[in-house]
Amino acid sequence: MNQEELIQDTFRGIFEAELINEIAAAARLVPFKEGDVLIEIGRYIKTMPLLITGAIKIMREDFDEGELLLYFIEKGDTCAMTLACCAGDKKSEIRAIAENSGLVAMVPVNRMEEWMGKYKSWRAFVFESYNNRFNELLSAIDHLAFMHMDQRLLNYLREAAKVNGTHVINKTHQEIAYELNSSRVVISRLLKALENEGKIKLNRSNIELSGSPT
DNA sequence: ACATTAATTGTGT
DNA sequence: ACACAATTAATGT
Repeated sequence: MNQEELIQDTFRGIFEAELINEIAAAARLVPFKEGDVLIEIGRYIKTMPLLITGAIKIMREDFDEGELLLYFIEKGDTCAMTLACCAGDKKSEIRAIAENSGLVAMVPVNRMEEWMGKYKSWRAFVFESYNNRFNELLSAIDHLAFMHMDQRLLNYLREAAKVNGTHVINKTHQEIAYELNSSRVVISRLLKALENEGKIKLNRSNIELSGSPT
């Protein structure tokens, strides 16, 4: 598929045709692979990413050492942080890391401002995107504040499975612990407990979710 | 094919 | 949290 078809495929039904053409004309497609850092904390943001394929995880860095996963973004989403940063010319407060390989369309911010005035569907998209992120943030906070680690872990596994479109998660206990800002031993024990409950199956370097898709 | 090392996971204190 | 054992994968000889 060429660039235009990809963009049309992703945003058909969200934007009017005219806007999609403008996006296709202005966007620069950037492929990424798992582990790539797309946005680093403290960096200024000059282009806005629209996700075409793949998934990206949004991480927050903790006070001293350690990270915390806030949420994933998927196809058709954008990073709400970018929107805020662009408007205020501020540094990024978050880090974006590719969860798996995929493709983003990078759009210059000045175009985005122009579209804000020009297209209703774009405004709606931006607002809805904000709303989604806000809700995900709220639920992330709920998890942190009210859930125990075993529930957070299960929740994390399901999210990870969802964005990867599979029930097999190729992560080590270490990596998972890092993203949940916990220690490896705790994760190992909880994973084993989950395995005993029959909710997951443990192999080396990958974890199988049992149960319903999505 | 074998030994060595590193990485990953399991367990006890 | 720490230490260490056990298992598996990776690499060199």
